[in-house]
Amino acid sequence: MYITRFKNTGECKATLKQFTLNKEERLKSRKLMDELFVSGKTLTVFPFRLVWIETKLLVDYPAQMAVSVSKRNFKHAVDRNRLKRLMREAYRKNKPGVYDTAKQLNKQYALMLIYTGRKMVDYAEVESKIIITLKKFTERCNETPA
RNA sequence: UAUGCAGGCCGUUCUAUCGCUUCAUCGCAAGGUGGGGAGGAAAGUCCGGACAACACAGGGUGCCGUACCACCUAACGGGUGGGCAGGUGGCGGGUAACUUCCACCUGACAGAUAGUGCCGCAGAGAACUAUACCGCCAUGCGCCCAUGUAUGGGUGCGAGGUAAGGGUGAAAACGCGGGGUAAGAGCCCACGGAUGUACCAGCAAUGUUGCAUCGGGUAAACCUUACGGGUUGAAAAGCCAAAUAGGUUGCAAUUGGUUACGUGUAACCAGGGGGGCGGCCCGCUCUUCAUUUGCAAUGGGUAGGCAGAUACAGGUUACAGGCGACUGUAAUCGCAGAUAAAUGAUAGAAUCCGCGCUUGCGUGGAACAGAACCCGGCUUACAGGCCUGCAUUUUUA
RNA sequence: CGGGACGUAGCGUAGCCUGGUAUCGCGCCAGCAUGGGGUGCUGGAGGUCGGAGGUUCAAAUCCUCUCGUCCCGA
Repeated sequence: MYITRFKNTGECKATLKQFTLNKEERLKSRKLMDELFVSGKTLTVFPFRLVWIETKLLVDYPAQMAVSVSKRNFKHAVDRNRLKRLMREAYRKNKPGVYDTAKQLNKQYALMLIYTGRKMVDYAEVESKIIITLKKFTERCNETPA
């Protein structure tokens, strides 16, 4: 849906670059993640939980994200990989809102998406719930500018 | 053609758009272009190797593992071929039990005749050749009966022989038939079985035949024999190395505490080492240290990076050797390399399967399952499909 | 990635090494005692010993494979 909208505006080539998710946009630092779990803020939209923290990143992007699926809830590696891929895909397509908010506030964030459900779901449901989650996240960021 | 058994192979495909990762290339850069991107089990982690670090004269013992024989292999607990045992099926033979032959499957398949242990309950007895329960057979003594008058029968007590029969049990001291005997017993014989041994055949396991012997089971109980194993695993081992803290060294500055006030000065008190005066102690005096700060150097080393780590017991094809596992030669190919961890999402079409209506539409679904140092096996999971061999049945030629 | 332990009645456990009978406590059911309940006493039921295969006359126990749970190392 985003694709068609931006195509209509006429600035196709430049705006399409928004929907990327390369190495530098993924959270990879073990130290940051430890900090995230110790002092991060949480927000839950079933079946997801978003943990975030405002911090200084070593890259230019306004946010880095990671995904996680518990081995306890999904025994097979195939299922865990599939859920993580779906979550990454949904974030990739819906992250411009997050980036805009972060740029306006001149902040950088580390995010982690955790799947807390116990059942497999399809992509449509994952994307709809991720949109809600990210919308709530941006609202919370605007509420607490300090 | 169908069924069964055995073996092998495949295990969704294509297009478009948006993404991820890696390599090459172009570019000052932003980025562009092109190529590669999960499996037969990637799984379980049950074995074996490669590689690495540490240890190591040699021998014995212990511990762990393996176990018919030969071969293959880098190696193996894997594989191939053979032997033996058991099972299934088939054509025959036979009244039947059973069985020649053929095919397939299964086998932790060394040793119980080296030793120790165990074998509940039942049973007389559960292991060095048996404490005889019922029974069978003689026999001593007593009593009773019969008569042909020295024997027979019955019965009680005693002392023997006997493993044929009954009974117990999962299992009873080779099986079975005959001879033999008082009754019996491999005591003897025929057939069969087991063990040892000799000759022959075979590389060997083993087999044929002869001779000797007849000793229950259990080694997935201890054990014996033979062979093998040094230990630890990519979190091994190595290289580069930011920031911060701390270590060491050098240089410079700074003694510490208490009291007073104007908060950096003054006064008072006090420790260790060294030097000087002095023969020595005390004492006097000088200096330094402990402490803190700054700068510089340095080694260890964290985050992170490099590398280990993807071209090798490699794949494919052809030829040759071998019954086969496999090996040799030649040609050809380059076939994932992530690291909080890529290989995905959406739309459309095809293929297959299920359901509904009904003969082409609708709808749902696409087995098991995701590389993490690599390789060779084993084991386990798996929708559906294809191929080969063997056996049987039916039909056709 | 590597290493280790455990699955037994509704719950918690013993038995496994050294193979033949599955133990104990709580809970459950019935009876007695009480006007009734609790407490107490007596009796009883309830077990594929996680699953499959093997060794053995005989397996919860021994061996192999497998499923699940938990723990440890980094």
